Amino acid sequence: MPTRRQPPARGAPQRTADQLHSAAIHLLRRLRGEDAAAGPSPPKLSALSVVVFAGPVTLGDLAAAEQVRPPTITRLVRELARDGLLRLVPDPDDRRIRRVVATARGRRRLLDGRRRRVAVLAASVAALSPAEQRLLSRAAPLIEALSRPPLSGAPRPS
Amino acid sequence: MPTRRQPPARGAPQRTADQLHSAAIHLLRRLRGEDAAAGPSPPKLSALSVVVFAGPVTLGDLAAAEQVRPPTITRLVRELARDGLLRLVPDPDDRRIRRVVATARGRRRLLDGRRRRVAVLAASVAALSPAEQRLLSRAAPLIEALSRPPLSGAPRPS
DNA sequence: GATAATTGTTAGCTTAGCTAACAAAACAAG
DNA sequence: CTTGTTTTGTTAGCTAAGCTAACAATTATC
Repeated sequence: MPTRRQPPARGAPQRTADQLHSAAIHLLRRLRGEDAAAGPSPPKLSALSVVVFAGPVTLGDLAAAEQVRPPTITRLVRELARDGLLRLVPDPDDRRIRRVVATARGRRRLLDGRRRRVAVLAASVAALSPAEQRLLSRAAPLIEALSRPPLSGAPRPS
Repeated sequence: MPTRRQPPARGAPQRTADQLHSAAIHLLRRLRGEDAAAGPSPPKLSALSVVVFAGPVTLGDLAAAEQVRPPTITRLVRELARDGLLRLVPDPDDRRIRRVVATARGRRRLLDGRRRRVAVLAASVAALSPAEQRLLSRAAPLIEALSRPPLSGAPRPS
């Protein structure tokens, strides 16, 4: 059954890639509209989540993790810090470096914001058949993996 | 991977939704970076694709299909028209309405731009195991469906 | 024919991304 | 120890894509 099937047809990867591309655009557009309740924007939530879950990170690590350029991360972090969601602590050994840590409020806000933002999506997922739900839950990590090809490993705050 | 014939756990939809959300953000960030070759931007490609595949559409239809506000579509269309990728034709029966049609060049550009943009993603897909490729190709339409919940309007081949 | 609804556009704001140019600190020679 | 190089981040200034509010033009309705 599962592996009884044929290998994917020639050109199938292109079609799949194209579908994933469109689907991602539309998915985010939908979610963007949904959280009118105005928590942090998606890029900010994403950065915040790295800080919350990956402990103190340098700005460079964060930029790499978020796949954006340094000036972008500088701005995102400045605004998140202004809102009291994270703090910048100087590194005692290297004074060029600023490490980013989440505040308690930042942690709370992350979880709240995420839940709010994905609530409507989660509801749609829950409306699918169990088989479809399983399919998606297995596909999601694959898609995540597709989006980081040459990316180094875990951030190493040493 | 043992595929359990079980209903999804409570809370699983939230987790899946969250993973899809992150994955979509990261996927688009990657693709955005990749097409330095500067065809139309993703929003423009997306709009162009509606026009190419859904024939002449009004600006309002297009805004609805793209899930953006009228002023946004006005700008996107103006710029695409400036670049000769589509044309605005007046409606003979209702002079408020402007219909949008793709030019031959627009059609060509859509296909080229898309192919270029998703090439790197397609390569990553092709590097997966056949089973994983099948999984993704089945998941993609599901994700697309998730992003248009109450929408029954024009079908959007893409 | 006056008024209401529909369809787009204009003006002006915000956010998120970028590059180029810079500043400061650390490192490496000499 | 001073000088040049590399690393780390910031500042300045640009572009794209989204939004709301206000408006214009046309059509529909009473």
